[in-house]
Amino acid sequence: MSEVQEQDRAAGGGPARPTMRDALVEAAFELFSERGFEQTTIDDIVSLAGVGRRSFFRYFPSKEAVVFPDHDGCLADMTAFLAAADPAGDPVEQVCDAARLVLRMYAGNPAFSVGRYRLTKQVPTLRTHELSVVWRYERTLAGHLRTRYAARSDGALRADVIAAAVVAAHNYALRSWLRSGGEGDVGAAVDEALKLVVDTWGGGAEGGSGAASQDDEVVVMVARRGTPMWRVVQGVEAALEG
Amino acid sequence: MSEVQEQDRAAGGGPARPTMRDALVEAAFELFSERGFEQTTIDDIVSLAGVGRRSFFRYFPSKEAVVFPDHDGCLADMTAFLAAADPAGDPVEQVCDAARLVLRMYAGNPAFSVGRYRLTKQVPTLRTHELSVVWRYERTLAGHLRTRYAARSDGALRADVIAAAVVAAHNYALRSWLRSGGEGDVGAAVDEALKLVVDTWGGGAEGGSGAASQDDEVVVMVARRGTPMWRVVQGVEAALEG
DNA sequence: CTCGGTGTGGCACTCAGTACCCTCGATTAT
DNA sequence: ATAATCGAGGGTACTGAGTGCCACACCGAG
Repeated sequence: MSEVQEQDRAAGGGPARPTMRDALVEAAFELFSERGFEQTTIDDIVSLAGVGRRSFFRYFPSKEAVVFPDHDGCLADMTAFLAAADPAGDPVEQVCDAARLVLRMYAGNPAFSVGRYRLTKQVPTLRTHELSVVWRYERTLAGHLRTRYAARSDGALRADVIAAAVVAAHNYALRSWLRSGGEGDVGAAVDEALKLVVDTWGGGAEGGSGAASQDDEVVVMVARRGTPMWRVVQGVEAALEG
Repeated sequence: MSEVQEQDRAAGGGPARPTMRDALVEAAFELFSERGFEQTTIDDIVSLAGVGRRSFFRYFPSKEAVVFPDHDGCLADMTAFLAAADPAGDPVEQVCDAARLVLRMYAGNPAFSVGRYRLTKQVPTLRTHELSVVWRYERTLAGHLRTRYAARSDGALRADVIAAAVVAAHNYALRSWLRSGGEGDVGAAVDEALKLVVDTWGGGAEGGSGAASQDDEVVVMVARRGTPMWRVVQGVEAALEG
């Protein structure tokens, strides 16, 4: 029922992880699904997987971590993606694309993702652990935005708020999809949710990169028709502050 | 169905008897500060506080919970505050005011708050626990916004995004203040940070000047028999501190 | 063959958290 | 007054997560 695939990292050819990790994840999910998280001990998992108890903690730092086996790699992907992002591009669009990386991981394994969702929904310990996972993503996004907004006086605050908004929008669409059991187009749902964030915080979603590219003296401000005046002023201020 | 009604708190000027709960918090912080969180065991805490080990878990569900002894009451305050909010008012302003309730709690005990901040900053377990605390606030704010935005097609998404933005802005200002060791005016800093959120999201409905005056002073605490003591204490604290 | 590095299993230990039972003191019914 | 009840706290023993340490097996290099 629960199948785990190890996707290759973008960072070079990590060839064929030892199957023991996958065996542990599979065994854990089988037991968690049929018996519950708290009712399953580490000994149950390792005996089903046919490995030693000590080996479990070589691959996972805690019992909760086995439920989120792919997020460490995804966080590394996100970090690499943002590090390679165009300095002249719209940073809000960039962090949205970074969030879509996480979405792709969920969408790549719908059955696994839905099973994990049902589990985390009803186990407080797992919900807490998921929060810390999401927190790392959010801090990564915020860190990227902070570097791009370094010139602004309110750059750090703005970065934190936008990162939180992006994560909230992403999770809103993702959770709706997970709650539905994996039906429908998640990508479109997330795009629509993120559109709300980009439209309000981004540099002008449709048409152009509203915020000025920061490599020369020419400042171009693009705003949609009907944009409130205060937002226009904000954009101009942002461009001039740089 | 039996009920337990708690009505205590002598009217005299004394701070009542030093309750066991407070003694545990004090002993825990003393040891955590001088020895570290992981290096302190429950036995150390209870022996310093002069109580039995079993009593610790009567008041706190976990070792981490003793570091955040006031948040349960504050969450109850926030819930009550939002439940009494004017339906015609700007919901964004209302959740900002609700966030200011949390701020007031931090600002009320600067030394304690700063000490806790330094502790949570360097203990992963506490950071995770804090995330779940913050998450409950955020979900409360989002729940309030969802009811007020029920008419909108994107109401739920909007509620989640705004709640996340409010929490992020609040925490940004709060953490700056905590990092500085409790210097300066937190209230003003939070007001300025929240202004960014209100300016972009607020202004839903202009309306009544109702300042939700709650004149009733009668508070009744009802708990089922067998309720853990820490839960009862939190409820009573929440009621008395309002 | 030995040597060192690595991955693994086994054992014992600490400690958080829980279940169960005991004592003590205060209140109340008989 | 005595017994019964009840709630608060203490004590003991247990489960299970997570760690440290060591032994063993494999494997490429010398």
